[in-house]
This record gives sequence, structure tokens and C-alpha cells, in this order.
Amino acid sequence: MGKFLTSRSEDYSQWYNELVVKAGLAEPSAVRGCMVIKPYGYAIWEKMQRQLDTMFKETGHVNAYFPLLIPKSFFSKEADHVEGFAKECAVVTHYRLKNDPSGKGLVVDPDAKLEEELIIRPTSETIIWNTYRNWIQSYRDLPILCNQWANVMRWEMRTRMFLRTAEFLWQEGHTAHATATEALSEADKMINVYSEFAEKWMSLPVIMGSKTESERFAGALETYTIEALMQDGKALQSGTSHFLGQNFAKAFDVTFTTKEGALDYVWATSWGVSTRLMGALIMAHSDDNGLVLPPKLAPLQVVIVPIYKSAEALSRIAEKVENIVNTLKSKGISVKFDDNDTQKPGWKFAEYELKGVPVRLAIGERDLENGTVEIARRDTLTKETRNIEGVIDYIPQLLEEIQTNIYTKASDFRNEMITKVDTYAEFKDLLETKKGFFLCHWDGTPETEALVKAETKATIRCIPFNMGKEEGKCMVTGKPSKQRVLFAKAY
RNA sequence: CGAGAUGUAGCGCAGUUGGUAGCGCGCCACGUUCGGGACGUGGAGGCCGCUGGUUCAAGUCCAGUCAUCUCGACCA
Repeated sequence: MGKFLTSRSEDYSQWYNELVVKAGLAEPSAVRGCMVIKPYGYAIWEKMQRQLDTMFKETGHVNAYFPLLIPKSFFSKEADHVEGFAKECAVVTHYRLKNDPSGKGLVVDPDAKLEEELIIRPTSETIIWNTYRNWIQSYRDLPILCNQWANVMRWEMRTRMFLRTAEFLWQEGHTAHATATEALSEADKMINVYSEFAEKWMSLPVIMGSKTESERFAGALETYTIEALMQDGKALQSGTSHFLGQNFAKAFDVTFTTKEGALDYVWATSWGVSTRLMGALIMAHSDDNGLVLPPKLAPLQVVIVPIYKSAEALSRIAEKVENIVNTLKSKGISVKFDDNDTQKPGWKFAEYELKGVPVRLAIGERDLENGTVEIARRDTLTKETRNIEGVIDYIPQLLEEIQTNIYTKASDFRNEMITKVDTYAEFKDLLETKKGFFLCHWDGTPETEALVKAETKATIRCIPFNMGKEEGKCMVTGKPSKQRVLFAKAY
């Protein structure tokens, strides 16, 4: 156990990094702060993408694509937005290289300086709103419900694979509406889409809520979030949906004529999830043997490992297995019969566990005689021997059970890690000893929020939607509070 | 940008008071194995981050430099 990985309890960061690399998900790249997403990691991301995309289409959205480079002047138009992103932008200043006059390699050609610098998008609000201006004249042009799948770049000081990289992949939805109510309901709709995706597909329980003013997106009037809990007791913001009001419409002068003939600014939302979800998936479910993938997102759902001594035995096993493989495939389950002769069974068992394959079948000569097969579950690491006849019907049902079980496990852990706390002293203590989420009363001021952050590093993750109202007193100042808010240390 | 640490084989590391470059994993070949990362024997693989200095002699000492990591600051 844990022979090939650092144990989670020893050093969580090291365990995470090793797991990402050894499971073949990603690796650090030559460029500072960037990573290479390897085929296996990308295969998982593709499954996420496909499902999210389906859900976006079902809620009436369409895909489009906007440019990578944004003129610097666009950025300065929305004041909060500038402040939020200016410090982490990569900037294109030149468009040409030339041979170094001294004969050593290439240099930037000083003659090829751009008149206006171009920003590599850290997010696309500005360029999209500059475009929307031309698309919108009348209420008949609304709503616009666009999404784009893209890469963005934020020059972060400190990076971590999948959780915070300089360049990352994501989707960003940008919508324009005639009324505030409609825009708000769009923002609300999309955070619910994310929540459903996290819970049903990633088996990841999340807490939905609003961000406080100081944690809000730069330029938003309201930010909704889904917050998940990782196994080390830290929170991870896993998706956001913003109500942007008329801020961007005003900054980019996007107006429309209403039904009544008046001129008004349009109302906006934006929402996004990124490859950070991969980090969430890894940190929420994995164990010391490696990844644990929910079947719905596993690139490979079932692997069959033959155990044999002779080529003749292998061909008898292959013959027996052929029908199982074909039938499962016809049911839409991804199956691999690993008859690779260069690795031994024990090696394969460990390898597929590391990669998180939900179900493993092992068939040896012993099974051929008995008409059985050994079925191993990744989530529980248990094995059972079953009659081979029933396997085809059993597997789909088992995959569903695993999907649910992974969710239940994560959910039980998460619930256990939510603590209601009423005094600041107890909060500080449990933050160090127990970790996890804390439901506390807060007086609603940014000052108190900042104080807690400075003293404990914990932040208000969200003001939960579904946790009920409850009168109380702020744990720090004792001032009145209408509802408990969710505190945690976060990634 | 502040504080600390580390650069030696593909990866992880050892290398004592300066004296012929080492170990584990991985890789290659052959044999025995194959129901939880097998074992044996043999083999390949090095600009000791880079530059300069001290010395008969530097992976080791000194100076400089570059890079990486950790902790701050930063962070949807």
C-alpha cells in the first residue's frame, strides 16, 4: 500500500504532485508555471467537456470563439476589472524577431514594436463586450447566450498543476439580457448546472452560495460559487457564475432599444469552469494507491487482465473474454482486454489502480475451469469471484453503484468536516486541528472578513444558498448576523 | 521582490579531513517466473548547473552567476 506514492497523510502536496505525474495526467513543462496535460489527463478533461457542453446546449447556449489577444485599451475601460487583472497579465509588445547582430541566436526586433500592446487574455469579458456592442441594437437581438472553450493566461506568482497554472483551459459563458431579472436568473441557472455536473458526474458534493463583496469577480455585482472540500480539509472553488449588472455594457457602450422605444444598457452574466476541476477530481477521491475516478468520467471503465503461463492458455482466455468485451462495448462501456505480454499481472493491477480504472476483471486458468471471474472495485479495493455468465449484466449495475458510492463517501467526509462554531477562539483552534468548513456568524463587514483572513488565513468561501436563515452574533465582533457563512482555508 | 534550501546517469539520491564517479529505481540481453508492481546473471548510460579563482590535484574549498523548489507577498 502506498509503495509507489508518498502517503497522503505524510505530505499532501507531494502526494498530489506525484499522483498527477505518475498516473500520467500531467507534468510540469519547460515554461514556468505551465504544465503539459498528457493524453490520459486530457481524456478525462474531454469527457468533462463533452458533458458540460451538452448541458450548456440543453440550457439554450451556443459556442463561439473570440481572439486570444486583447488590445490594452479595452482593459482600461472597466475600472474594477483593470484592478483585478492588471497585475497578472502577459503582454505582447513586438511582432518580429531577427538574428542577433553579434551572431548569437535571435533577438526581438526593436523596429517591430507594436503601437498598442496586446494582452494575452486572462478572461474574455472585454473583447467579447466590445464585440457584443455591434451585435446588439434592439431587444429583438437579446438574449445572447454564448459560450467559448478556450485557454487563458494569468501570470501567477505561485502555481500548482491543475489548481493554478499560468495557462489553463476553461469554458467561459458570456450572456447579454434585456433585464436585470433575466440576467440574475441566468447566473443562478448556470451555477446550478455546475453544481449538478459536480455532483452527478464528478461525484463531488459542493456547497452553492454567493461570494462576499471582497471575494467577488472583478467587475461583478454578484458572484455565485460552488465550493468543494478536498481530503486535506482545504476548500476549492470549483466553478463561478457572475451577475455583471450593466458594468460592462456601460464600459463598452452596449445599448439597445427596448420594446417601449427607450434606450437602455444591456444586463450581463459570465460563468466558467476550468481544468481546475481536474484538480478537484483528483484531490476529492484518490487514495494511497492512486486515482479513484467516478465511472462516468473514467476514460477506461473496465479492464480485463488475463493470468496465464502459456500462449495457449492466453488464447483460451482471449476466446472466453471476447464476448464480454463486445457486449459491454455495445452497452457503451469502455473496456480494455490487456493481453500485453511485456508486463505481469501484479504490475498491471497496480498500474490500473494508479490510473483509477473503476472495475478490473481478472481471468486465469483456474477461472476457466470453474467458469468464474474475479471482479475488483477500485473505490473499495475489494474483490469478489463471480460466475462468468452473469458478468455482462452485473457490470453496468456495478459501475452505477461505484458512481454513487464515491459520491456518498465524499459527501460523508464533507459533512463530517462542516463544523458550526460560535466563538472566534474555538474557530481558530479547530481551523488548525480539524480543518474543513466552518459555519459561523459574521457581521457582514469587509473589515471583519479581512481581520479573520489576516489572522487565520481562512476566508469566507460563500454565503450558502441552502443552509437556512438563523439569527446570531458575529463570532468576532458580537454584532448581529442574519445567517451563518461558510469559512475555510482555500486553494 | 523578501527569507531559506537545492543543482552529481532518464528519475530519486550518496559522495568523509581535497586524491581513479557511486547507490537505488528505470532501461537493454539471457534464463527461471507469472492469482498483487518477481528473481538471478551480465550490460549500456556522466561537461558533478555554468564561469572564474586557490592547489601538484577540485564533485568537494573560495567568489560570481544561472536555474529550480519551499515559505511569504500575490491569486475567480
